[in-house]
Amino acid sequence: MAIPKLTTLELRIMEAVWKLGPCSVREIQEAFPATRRPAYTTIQTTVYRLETKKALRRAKKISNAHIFEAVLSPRAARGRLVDELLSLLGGGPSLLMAHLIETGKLTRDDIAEAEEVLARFEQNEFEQEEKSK
Amino acid sequence: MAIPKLTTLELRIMEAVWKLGPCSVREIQEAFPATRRPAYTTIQTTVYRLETKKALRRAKKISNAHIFEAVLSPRAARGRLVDELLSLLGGGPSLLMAHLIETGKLTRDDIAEAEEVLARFEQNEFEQEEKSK
DNA sequence: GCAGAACTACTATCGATGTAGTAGAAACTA
DNA sequence: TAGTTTCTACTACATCGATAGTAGTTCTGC
Repeated sequence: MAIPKLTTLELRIMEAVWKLGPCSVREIQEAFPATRRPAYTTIQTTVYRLETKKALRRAKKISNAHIFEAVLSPRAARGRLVDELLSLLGGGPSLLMAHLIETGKLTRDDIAEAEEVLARFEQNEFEQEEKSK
Repeated sequence: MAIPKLTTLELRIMEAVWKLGPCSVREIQEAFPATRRPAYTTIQTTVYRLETKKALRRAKKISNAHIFEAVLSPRAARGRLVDELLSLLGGGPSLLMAHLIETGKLTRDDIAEAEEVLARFEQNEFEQEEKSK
């Protein structure tokens, strides 16, 4: 199980930990908006499950509370999500792009930005290659 | 409930119906690859659920079998998926694009294509506006 | 018309997920 | 140190989704 599949709540918890850094269950809970804040034990249970999935781990203990830290990186987790979607949409990114455009979510600026990212990325790849020579 | 949320199996079934047009449970089942083909009644149960969700409806009856047809369009269903992902990723499409680029799934060609789609789309929008005058 | 095939409608099960309660230990606090 | 707070560890439970079995009805080929 390379990258674990996360559910919605699990993902929200991971987001909190990524943002806060190593933290306690209580801190995670309080990171949720006051409205729609799950019970303490709901967060706790889900944190435990994330531990089982190796997405979080106990880093240390402060007084009587465990401090959890992320094992899974945001990149990996988000990547998993995107790949999941692509496989559901069947294959390549074109359907995805098309939808984004047609719903106005992808603007000319976004595309320009994408080009830049791609350029930077390719440059980086190139440097990696050079270095490895 | 504007656009129903579909699960993996439900989506696969919808894909089959979109492809086949109005069809029977049996036909849907046979649209699955012989390996990994769920039991007839598994498909049946899920088709019934899709009916409840108003994604499919019984169009007619041929001999003793119901013929189902799609109510939900591929566009709407896929759009729902994409929107879901965007909300999980939090906000705009940039994180999404970045991931696609970094994993090599989005190439220069894809971006060029996106630009074209965008151009066509905008042209279309413009024509709609003109027409409505 | 009857035997077997196909289909429907219903029921059942299992694991995952979201939700949260409880008992008891540990740690502050007055 | 005794009361209160906080946390852990465990348990409970409802819902959903994937899975499929069964009983009974309806066709169909001979």
